Amino acid sequence: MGRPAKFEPAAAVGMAMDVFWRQGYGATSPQGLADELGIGKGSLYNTFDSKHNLFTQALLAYSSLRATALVELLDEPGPVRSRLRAVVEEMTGFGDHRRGCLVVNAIGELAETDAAVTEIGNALFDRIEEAFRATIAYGRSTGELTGHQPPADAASGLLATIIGTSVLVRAGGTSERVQRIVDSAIEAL
Amino acid sequence: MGRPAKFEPAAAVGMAMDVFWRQGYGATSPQGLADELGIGKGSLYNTFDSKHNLFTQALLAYSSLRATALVELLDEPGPVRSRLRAVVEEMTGFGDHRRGCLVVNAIGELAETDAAVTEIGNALFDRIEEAFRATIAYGRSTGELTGHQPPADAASGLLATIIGTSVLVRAGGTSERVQRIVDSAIEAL
DNA sequence: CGCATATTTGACCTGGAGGTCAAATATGCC
DNA sequence: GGCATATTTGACCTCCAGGTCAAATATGCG
Repeated sequence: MGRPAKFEPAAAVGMAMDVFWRQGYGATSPQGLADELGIGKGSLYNTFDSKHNLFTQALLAYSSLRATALVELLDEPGPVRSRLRAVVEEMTGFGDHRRGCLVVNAIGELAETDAAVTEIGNALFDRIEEAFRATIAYGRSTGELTGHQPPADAASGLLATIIGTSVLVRAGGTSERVQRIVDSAIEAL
Repeated sequence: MGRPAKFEPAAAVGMAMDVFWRQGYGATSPQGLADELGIGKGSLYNTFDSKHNLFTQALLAYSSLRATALVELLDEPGPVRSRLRAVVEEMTGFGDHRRGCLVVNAIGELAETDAAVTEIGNALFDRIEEAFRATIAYGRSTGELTGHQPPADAASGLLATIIGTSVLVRAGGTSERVQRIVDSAIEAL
């Protein structure tokens, strides 16, 4: 009973994610979000209590998407280097959008004053780093990877690399540069 | 003649730089800036026509500082690896503040909608990358650096690494992780 | 001292941010 | 149909952002 809901909260979070991704937090207004979703501003506030809460949920949804994609790519068959290359290229956000990484953008804008952002960010970073470490260690064990650094070091390096690359992509960096970075990072393993 | 000015514009830009660095662009208000500078809001607008223009000047001043520090560290005597390590540690913003890099933060927040930001950012990135490339090439020529990748690739990789590290630092990443990244990056050369 | 000039200042303005809420609307059920 | 319930909605509220400006203030100079 009751009036049927007009929008699915999960879908709304997805759309909000997109808008925050493009415009950043400060430059995104509740009215704008409501318009983009085709609903009244009141409905937004009934479901998500505040702009900040919606943002947090968008960040979490984003983290989840990224982490899932990461695991999927690393579980694919094939040489370890190819898999890692695929991950680096995917995580870098170089595909279509060129918006970089939402979490990285949020840290740049808000980390100093928003604990939720740093928490979500660090959780995502930890997951990525650990997945890298495990895959690199595996590659070493099979002899596919011949580098000399500890896998944990290489994994941290790879993490920094994809974060940096996502920033460069967002700044409109050339694909040549991005390619050089990816080559350099994968080769070093 | 005329009433004596109460504040030096260059000093004001410096202070503004600091505030933007901490809070980001959107979260910083003209009133707040004026308060922090101990002057009236009107004075601010007499000197800098808009918040955005002041921000742009702050970004330029910041870029200049960073580029200068970079060159200084690379001109120091000593082994190439040490010099590069010093640069990576310095540029990473890991020293005292832990605010990351102002330019990187600005890109995260505004790149999609603010052309001035991407321009300034890319100019800084180009300078850093080129300085890295030249130094790496030199290190190769003297035999100090034994890596196999083209210097341009390694330089791009190092650029991505310091950007990524600045983000991790801003997010409050552990110094252990930062150390792993630096070790990994320098070793790979 | 009185004037011209340069700078400062806070009151003032408009627009929109972020958020609230009472009324309107669309169901299921009796 | 009439009721209870769930959801929607835009008008409404307060506050402050970003910016403007006329008046006030502090100098050098004749």
